[in-house]
Amino acid sequence: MTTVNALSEVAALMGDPARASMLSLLMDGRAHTASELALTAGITAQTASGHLSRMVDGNLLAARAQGRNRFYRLASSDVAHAIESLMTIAGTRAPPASMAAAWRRDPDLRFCRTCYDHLAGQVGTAVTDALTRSGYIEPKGVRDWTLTEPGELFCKRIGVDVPGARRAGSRHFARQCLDWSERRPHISGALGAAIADTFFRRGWAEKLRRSRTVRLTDSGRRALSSHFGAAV
Amino acid sequence: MTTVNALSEVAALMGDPARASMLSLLMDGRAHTASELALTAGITAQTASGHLSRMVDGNLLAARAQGRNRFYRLASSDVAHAIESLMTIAGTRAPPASMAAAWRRDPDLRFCRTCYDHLAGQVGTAVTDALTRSGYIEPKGVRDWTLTEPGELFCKRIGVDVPGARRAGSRHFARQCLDWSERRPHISGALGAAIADTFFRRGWAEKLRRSRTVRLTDSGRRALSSHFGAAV
DNA sequence: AGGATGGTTCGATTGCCACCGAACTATTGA
DNA sequence: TCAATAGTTCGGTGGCAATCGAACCATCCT
Repeated sequence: MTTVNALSEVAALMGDPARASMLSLLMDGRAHTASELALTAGITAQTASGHLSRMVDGNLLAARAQGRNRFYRLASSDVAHAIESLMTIAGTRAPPASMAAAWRRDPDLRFCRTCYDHLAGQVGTAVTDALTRSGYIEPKGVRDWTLTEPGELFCKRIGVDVPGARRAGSRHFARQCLDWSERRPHISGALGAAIADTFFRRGWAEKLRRSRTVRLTDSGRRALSSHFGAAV
Repeated sequence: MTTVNALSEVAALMGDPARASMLSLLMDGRAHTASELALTAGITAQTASGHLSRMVDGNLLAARAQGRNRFYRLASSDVAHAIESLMTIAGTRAPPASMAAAWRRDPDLRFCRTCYDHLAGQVGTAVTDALTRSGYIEPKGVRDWTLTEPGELFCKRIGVDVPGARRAGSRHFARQCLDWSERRPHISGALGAAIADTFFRRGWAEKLRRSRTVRLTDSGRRALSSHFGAAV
């Protein structure tokens, strides 16, 4: 019976019109602020706040404070999957997700850049998504990642210096860093830096002078496809 | 807005404890009478009747009158899929300890069960993994499989009615269905049902009465090993 | 510092809906 | 024909939860 209650609780969380429209917006895979979500749901900020904290409690959403904003995103791809399957029987198709078109302006910096010493932008999040999807890294707590056993092997295979990253003093090993253009987390910390280093060392990417912009080379594009199963 | 409302309406239908337990019972893929459903939900017949007609209106259930009984079943495999995916995130909510306890309580269910009309659990994912590993099926898009040429031959060899599955009206041919206990995809859709049917027809597996649990027979275990190269 | 912005908490109101008792229809069986 | 069983419809009740105004906290900006 516990499982039944859990089922109805999750479904009930999605069963309120205001919460459903928030979830719909979040189906673009990005993180959105509380006020943004309140606006699209057509409710006041107070009400939205209540809904959001309930959905965080229910493990539907994950929240992250950044400055005075608070960003909410879907807690996992499982949640997205469930919403999609509900939309299927509701007779509506998943949103076209052509948000990408809006970001076409100013492509270079959004496409790939360094964030301190690790990769950010579309490439950074694509790499992170790929690692997550393959089960190489898993979210740990609110702002860290765990490198799994298969992930360790994968890193060794492509030449990421994991032992070196572990040795990096008191520095955090693998952190979730919110990407400001993609509004989703990418991997940072010592491991993120080691991954970026691999990209530069193997000629997959090169830093442009006097800029945070990073150019993905042709071999980098191939490596993304073959090693990460990601297309950008 | 329509699309959001539709989403919340469907979710709200599943979001009531009484309706959720009815849906859970119906996940065995069979039809049940109104009083049977009322009993498992722990409510009176009148209340159940209201719930049931609402779910029929909402295209979650289909009803068929037979004598003075009225049988209800899930309206489509899409509904079953949506429920499964909700169970997936509902399962992650529970801490690992209680999850393990639930599995300990019913290890058979985790081992092999029907998900609407196809195989799920360890056996379901093992079969799917084996088909993938042998190149008999390949992921197509995010939620479908392609049956390859060798796969077609293999199905013919072991007696899976592929032409029949292809003929199955507007039903999806081969879908990726996320397994809530294994947290990996297994094969569903018309082809998944045809494969399950083969298991039952050839005596490799048998349904346990009044339950979604499926027992793998000895010959089924041998078949898994010889035909699929899988051990469970 | 102090104002502006983003977000949350609290309390009170309101409307919806799950529930049951009672009465009703339909089918079966004697 | 009558009695029993399965199911539905109707009306009234009760509880829960979505909502907003108001006050409050945190952060940013000048």
